[in-house]
Amino acid sequence: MDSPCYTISELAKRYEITTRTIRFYEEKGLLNPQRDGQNRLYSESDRVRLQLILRGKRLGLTLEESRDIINMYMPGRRNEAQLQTLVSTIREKRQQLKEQMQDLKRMLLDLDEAETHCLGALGEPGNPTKEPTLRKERHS
Amino acid sequence: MDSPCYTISELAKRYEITTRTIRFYEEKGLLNPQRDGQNRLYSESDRVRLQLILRGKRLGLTLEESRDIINMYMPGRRNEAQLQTLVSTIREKRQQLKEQMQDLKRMLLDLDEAETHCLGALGEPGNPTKEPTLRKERHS
DNA sequence: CCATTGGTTGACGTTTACGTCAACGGCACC
DNA sequence: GGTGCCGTTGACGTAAACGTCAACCAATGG
Repeated sequence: MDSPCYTISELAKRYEITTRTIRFYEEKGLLNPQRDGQNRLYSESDRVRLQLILRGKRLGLTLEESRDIINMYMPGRRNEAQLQTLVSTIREKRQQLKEQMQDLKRMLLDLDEAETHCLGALGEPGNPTKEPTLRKERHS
Repeated sequence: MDSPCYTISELAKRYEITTRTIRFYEEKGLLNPQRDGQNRLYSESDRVRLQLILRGKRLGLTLEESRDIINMYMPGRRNEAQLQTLVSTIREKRQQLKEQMQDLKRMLLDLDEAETHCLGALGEPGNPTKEPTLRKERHS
């Protein structure tokens, strides 16, 4: 297997983060690259982990949550009991994500509504701005 | 119009946050309820604003971003230029949210994969755990 | 009357996720 | 052999989003 390796600054440039950030992730146990003497060497797998961390961040996860999820992706050797609890953790997380998806869809709808509202106000410049018309949402 | 009013602790209980949090949001300019003497009185509109803030939080927005989006929902009186920039801000935000939706879908797929992987390992207990099989993702 | 309950302001503490800066090590190359 | 350049550790700083605590006010009930 040819496993390409990256330096810390290559990854930093690629993902537009600082080397400090990458070291910080390691400090927090989200990465642990090999060493070439003093220097860190990142494998393809490390790179993907980093990518997953960043995706988690974009979704508003904390680093700890990302670490947990990543450990779901990469189970390694586990016994049956561990796998059972892992599966239920995964299902829980999926439920959370689906709720988040609902939030997202609602917000997109709200933005659509806001846009048409604006465009309407642009089209009919003499009109009184209608009441904000906030849709009533049930409390989840 | 009957506009129901809420006390701070009613809202706090309803949304499972502390009163401190609600006052903090006001401090940051996301809410400004009426006063009955010293005491704050929250209208239905305030309640909805609060709900939007919390939804934003679930989606990983900062309070400032939430404030901006809420101000999109509630335009009030604006001139044409303001409306124009508002519309483009809305479209930008929608684009971001759609990207976030993609992230979410990918993460859900990854979880599916992780689950079947676990279930597979449970079904065939003697098998060597296959390589993590991380899907290659293009860097967005 | 006095305690309890619910509200207020203000000051300070805390956690997360980094940024900044200093001091150092190794190498390439001119 | 100095001078960049890339890397390292370590200490300290910081912004956001609250939590905690103290001291106070106001109505209410026994």
